This record gives sequence, structure tokens and C-alpha cells, in this order.
Amino acid sequence: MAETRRGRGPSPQKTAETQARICEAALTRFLSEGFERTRMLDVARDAGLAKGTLYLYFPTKEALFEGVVTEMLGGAVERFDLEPPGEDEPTLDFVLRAMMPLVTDEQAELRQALFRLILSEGQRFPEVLVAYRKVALDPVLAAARRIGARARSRGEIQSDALERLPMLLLAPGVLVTMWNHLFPGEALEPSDLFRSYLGLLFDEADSDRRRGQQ
Amino acid sequence: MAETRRGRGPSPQKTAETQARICEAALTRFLSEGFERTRMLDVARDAGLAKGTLYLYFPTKEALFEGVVTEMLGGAVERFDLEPPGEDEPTLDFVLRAMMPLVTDEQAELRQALFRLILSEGQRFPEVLVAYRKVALDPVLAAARRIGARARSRGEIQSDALERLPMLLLAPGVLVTMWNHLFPGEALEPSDLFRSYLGLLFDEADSDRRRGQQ
Amino acid sequence: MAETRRGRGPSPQKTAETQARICEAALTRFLSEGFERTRMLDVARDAGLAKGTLYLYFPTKEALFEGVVTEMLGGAVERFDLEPPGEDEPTLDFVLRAMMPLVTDEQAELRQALFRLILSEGQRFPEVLVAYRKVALDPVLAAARRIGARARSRGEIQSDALERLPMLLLAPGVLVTMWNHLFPGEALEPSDLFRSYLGLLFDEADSDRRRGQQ
Amino acid sequence: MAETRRGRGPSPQKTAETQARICEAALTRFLSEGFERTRMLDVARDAGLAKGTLYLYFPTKEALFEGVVTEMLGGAVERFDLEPPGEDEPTLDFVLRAMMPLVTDEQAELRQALFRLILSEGQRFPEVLVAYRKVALDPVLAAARRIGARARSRGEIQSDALERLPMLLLAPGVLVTMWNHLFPGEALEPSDLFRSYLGLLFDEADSDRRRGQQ
DNA sequence: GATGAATGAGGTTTCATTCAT
DNA sequence: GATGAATGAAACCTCATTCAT
Repeated sequence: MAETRRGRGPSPQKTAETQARICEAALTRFLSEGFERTRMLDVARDAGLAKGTLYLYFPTKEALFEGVVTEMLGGAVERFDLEPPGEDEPTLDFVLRAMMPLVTDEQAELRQALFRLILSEGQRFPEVLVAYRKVALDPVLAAARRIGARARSRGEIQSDALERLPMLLLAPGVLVTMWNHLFPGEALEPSDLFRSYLGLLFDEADSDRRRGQQ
Repeated sequence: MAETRRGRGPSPQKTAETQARICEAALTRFLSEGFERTRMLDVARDAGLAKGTLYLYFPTKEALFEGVVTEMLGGAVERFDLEPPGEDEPTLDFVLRAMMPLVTDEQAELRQALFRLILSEGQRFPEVLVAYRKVALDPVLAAARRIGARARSRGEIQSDALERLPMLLLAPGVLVTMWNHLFPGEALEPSDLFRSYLGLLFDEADSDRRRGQQ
Repeated sequence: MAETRRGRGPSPQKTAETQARICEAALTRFLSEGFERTRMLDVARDAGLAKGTLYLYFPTKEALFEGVVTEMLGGAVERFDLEPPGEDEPTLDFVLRAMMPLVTDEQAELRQALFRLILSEGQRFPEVLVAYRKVALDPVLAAARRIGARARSRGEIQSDALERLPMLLLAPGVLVTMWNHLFPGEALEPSDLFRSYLGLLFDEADSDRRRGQQ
Repeated sequence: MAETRRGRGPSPQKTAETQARICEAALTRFLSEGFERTRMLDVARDAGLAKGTLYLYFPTKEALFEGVVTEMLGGAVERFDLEPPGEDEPTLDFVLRAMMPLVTDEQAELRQALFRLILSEGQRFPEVLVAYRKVALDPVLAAARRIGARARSRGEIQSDALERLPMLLLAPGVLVTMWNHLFPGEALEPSDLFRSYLGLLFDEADSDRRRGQQ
């Protein structure tokens, strides 16, 4: 609506596109090379820009990092909302349905890479860390806690561990992120790992799990 | 005693000391700053040496990294041998006794830092990665697999997940390493986390676990 | 005129000027100090630039050397084409007219310095050596060989030495290059040396030569 | 004689041997690498010594260079004495007999390498240059001048060039030194070159020269 | 005398950042 | 807005020289 501009001057649309190209290029570099080894020149080139232009959008490399990562967090990547389980749905089934996408959907790899990046560089960027915590982590932890409570109240597990330490539900996600990064040659299948993990928690027998997979 | 000297020249003993000082300084820097941000000059200074002296021991920064990290692996840090469980000892107890030290003993923090370091820089140092895998990881995975088999054969768990994916037993270790690095202000207690995790796997009730803790 | 600008950014003209300034500065340093003792910082300063700018034009000191020297060879310095002798022109006169400029013209000193440089550093820069051979040396040798053949066919000399070993005609050039470099205080006059040399070859009497000089 | 020493203290003999080993090692390095690229450590190692020991003999790298090169000049390498020609011996034959060894005897290569070294580094070491001039060059030039005078007085050549510019007689020596250094793959035979050169000067016909070679 | 660990000045090279066009 | 040449601080690494043993 208020987006109409008088003809002269820079087009806000083109600017937005450029910004997007920069972010994409920068994220890719940061993910694959880390912060220190990423060169501004490469980001600019990847984005199809001259070096100086990059500085019109981000005044320093640190700002580029913070901007790109937090924008990514603000974007669609990390939204997580738990729809309620069916009345009689076993919690195992519900978790598979609700949380598995976190490690299997099309953005799963990006999500994992982002996590590794924040793990590596987070100390230097406290604001990024806070944003990540708030936007990406806390909602998932809250969901995990509710799941733990539901499972215990239904007698599916005995322990209150998931309520006290909800991050335990994410442990296999962290594990697979690390493992597949370190040993891509013998990568684990995230869905298999996650399902097996839940099988352990809910003490499902082998035969059941395999049927379930089917 | 058997220290036969070739009469003249500097002492080989001092050399060993110097090497040790370098390694300690370098490891500390690498752990706290990462590879790129660690400067040779700082390592030298931390070790009480001039820049050039460092290069008498390690010809490049890469060599310093590889040398220090693999030496650390070869040292006492990562040794892991599983003593056999008692005849009737519950697997839960056995695991707590046998594996818990990995996350709680005095070297646990160093071990965790080393893991993070290899996670961050491993891609650039394939040999370090291979060494880590062989020395630190595989023995623990083999132990985890045996534990999983024993637990299933004794009917303590239903799933064969730990046999197929033994790294699942390490998941809370990975989790706590990452968590405490990212959020030192709300650090998790590794022993609590590990115990709770095992409680989930072996479906121990809350009261039991809490008694156990006592 | 045909200088179509892509509208924005720095001028390609200035770049060419800078390149020229670098080459001039570098060549001067290399000639007077040799490769090893030439410091990049000095080249940069001589060219009126900061250190880093030099690296925009040449990525290493080796590349600077190769670039500057081969460009020099490609330039006007070493071109040599033998115009044909007059029908009845004595070969002695012809050689004086045709080859003497190699040691007397305004570029003679540069040519000599370049030769000394390639002599000193050529082993480390095989490509420079090859280029020098092809561009500067072979054309002159071919001319020398033709001159030798002509002189013998006209009975001016008896020996076929110049045809088999045409570099002999260049011997005094090499000599004067070395001599004047080593003993600038008692420098030889290249034209005198060359003329005297030819006098020896063509067995001219003193009186004749002196008349010729006149 | 006066060399007898009281028993205690360092053996002057061993010292002399060590000095000789150092000189040999240093000269080899200087010849093959040049002054700048020669490292003291390598010289020491080549001489079978520790770095520090080298400094007991020569206090700096410059001193090592000067010492080694001038000692070499003082040694047997560059002595040159012209025995008188036979009464009726053609000057061509005499020169071949008297001067050819300069480019063909067993020390010829060393002599050539030394010349190249002094050519490259001489500017930085004026004393070396002076010594070389006095010890190696001037005697040969004086001989060349006498040879030129004899040849002219006997009518074998017309020109007085060799008397005025006696270094012309050495031109092929300089030439072959340079050529074989630059193009070892197509090295010239020094004796062939020198003989051919003299053939040109004394205007010997091809057939004669070839007979002479035989 | 001999050693080689230690030193640090000095050189090369990189790259985030600026700014005239 | 966009460009990329220019800058120079900062890092890596080398090697002549010293000196305690």
C-alpha cells in the first residue's frame, strides 16, 4: 500500500533483491567456511556485486554476519508451532508427526548448518545467540516439555526427565547434525535415528518399530 | 640416570619442557579462539617464547594444530576401556558406573572442548579427524554397542536401536557439550543429564532415579 | 575517443598508468639489487603506492619478476631485424652499421642490465629464460650466422666459425657488459671495443680502423 | 717449522681442516645459490658442523663470503704464468698451448663459477672485486697484451686491438661461461669455441683449423 | 672448542575497509 | 547507487646471530 514511490531515486524493490542475494551468498559462505575464512570479496562476487556495494548494505563483516543470521532466524526457517495431538493418539506417533520434520523437511539441512554456525561463532556474537535462543530454541523446548508431560500423564513413560530437561528430546537432532558434518561418508539417516531414538524412549520393540516404519 | 649426555650443547630435557609448554599454550588458544583467530605470536608468548622458537618445534600453524590435537588424543585424555559388568548388575547401573566418567571426570571439560574444536575445524584437518575417530570415538561406540546388546538380551530394553546406532548412547554427551558451550549461564549438570537420559531409556520411574541419585 | 566507459567506477587508464609505474619501479630495483634483495615495499614506494596495491597487479614477487622482465622483452627493447646489406658493401661496414647499435643505442644500457639480470636469476625463472632466448637471442644469432656466411662467401674471412658458432660475434658485447659492470671506473667504450673486435676478425690494419673511426 | 705447538689447547691442525671444510661447503653453496639464498645453517651442515661452530670461524655471512672467495683466489685456482713461446712457434699455436687450459683444465669450471659469482655479488664486496682483479684478471690481461704485441710484430695480425684491449682475447671465455650457465642443455665445448675464435683472429682457413684440431 | 635452542628484525602476503569516480 | 583501485594493519614465516651449557 504505502509502498508506492515517486519515480526518481532508487527502487526499493531492487534494493530488497540485492539484499536478499547478499544474504544468500553470505550465509552460504559462512556455513561452508566459517566467519574468519569468509572473505567479503567472495560474498560480493557470489552476490554478483562489487566489493564496495556490499558495504552499502552492511557496514562491517560482523554486521553482515549478524544481519544474515538473524534475518534467517526471522524468516521461515525456524518457525515451529506444535499443533495439538489427537485425543487418543499415542505420544510416540504424535512426536513422529510433529517433530520429525525438524530433521527431515527440506529446510532441515539449512537448520542444521545454522546450528553448527551458531555453535562455532556464537560466542563472538552474543546478540545472535540470544536471538537464536529465543526464536529457534525456546519454542521447541517448550513443545518438548509439553510432550514429556503428556507422555508421563498417559503412562507412556515413567520418568519426568523430559519435563525437567526437555532438550533431551532434541539430543538425537544435535547428534545427527554433528555426526553427518564430521562423517558425511557414513551419514546417518535423520529420520531413522530419530525414530530409533523414540523407540528407545517409548520402549517399543523392534518388530513394532519396523512395522511402524513401513 | 640412563641420561647419557653427548657432553656438550643444550639439554634435551629443556626441549621436552618447552614442547610441553607450547602444546599447552597452543591447545588453550585453539580451544578458546579456534584455529583462525589463534595467532602464532600469542601461542609463543603464552609459552614464554619468542615467535621464532615456536617454528623450531612446529613448522606451520597447521602443523601446530595437528600436532597438538593428535598428541592430546594419543595422551591420557581419550583412553576408554570398558571393564566388564558384574554378573547380575543391572545395565543401568553398569552404564552409570562405566560411562558416566566420560562426562564427569576431571578431564571431561577438556574432552568436550576437544570435541567442539574438532567439530569446528575437523574439515580442514582430515588426519585429525581420522585420528579422533579411531582413538576417541570408535572404542566408545563399540562399548555402547555391547551395552545395548547386553541390555536387550537381559530384557532391560526392547529395541535393538543401540546396537544399530550406538552413538545414540552418546547423544546426551554431545548435547551437554553444545549446550554448556552456548549457554554457560544456565549450564546443565552433565551427570544429571546423563542419569536422566538413562532413566528414560531404561524406563526408570522418577522415585527410583531420585533414590539412585541419593 | 573509442573509450566507451561503463559509466561508473575507476578509470582503466589510471590502472594502466599504475601498472607502468610498477613495472618501471620493479625493473629498476631488480636491475640494481637483484631479485632477493628487492623488497616489495620498496617497489611499491618507488611506484608511489602502498604495499597492498602492488599485490593487486602481481600476486607474488616471482610473478612481478616474470611479468616485468618478459613484458620488457615483449616491448621495444629487444627487437632486432637485420636489414639487408648493400650489394657491394663490405661486410665489416655492414656489421658496424647493423649490429653496433645493439651496444651503442640509447637502450644499450638497459639491454645490458637485462642480460645481467637474466644471467643472475635466470635459473630460478625458466620461463623468463626461454622468453629471453626466443625473443632476444635467437634473432641476433640468426643474423650473426648470415653475416658469417656472407663474409666467408665473399672471401672476407676464411673460417666458418661464425656459421657454426654465431655467438662468437656477440662475444665482445657480453664482455663489455660484464667489464663495465665490474669496473665502472675504467669502463670500456662499447663502440670502440666492438669496432676493434671486428678489426681483428676482418684483419683490418690499425691505420684503416682509425680512418674508419674518423 | 714454527708450527710446533705446546701440547695443550686446540689443535691447529684440526682447526685448519675444519676451516677448509667450511670453505668448500660455503663456496659450493654460494656458487649454486648465490649469496642471499645461501643459508648459514646449510653451510654448517654441509661442513658437518653445528651452526654456532661456523661463527667461531667467520663472524658474519659477509665475512664468510669474503673469506672464502679471497682464499680461493689466493689458492691454486687462479695462478697464471705465461711461459715464453718458442722462437719460431706461431702465435696461434702458442696461445692454444698457453691459454687454452684456462677454459679446459680441471679447474676451469670452478674458475668460471667463481667469475659468475663475482659478477653477481661483486658490487656488494668491493674488496673481493679488487682481489679478483689483481690476482686473477690482471696477470691474464698482461699476458694477452704481450701475445697481441708478439702476433703483430710477427705480422700474424694487423690490428693493435689486443694491445689496447687485451680483454678481447678473453671474450670467448666470458662468452662460454655465460652461455653454458644459461643453456646447459646445449653447452658449448670451451676448447672448440676458443680454437674457433683464434681461427677467426688469425684468419685460419677451415681446413687448417680442422687439421690443427686433429 | 662445540653445540643447537632461542631470539627478533625483517620480509612476504592477505584482506577488511575507504573513497574518488 | 555502484564500482574497484587503493590502503595499511596484521598475520605468517625465515634466518642471521647469540649464548648458556
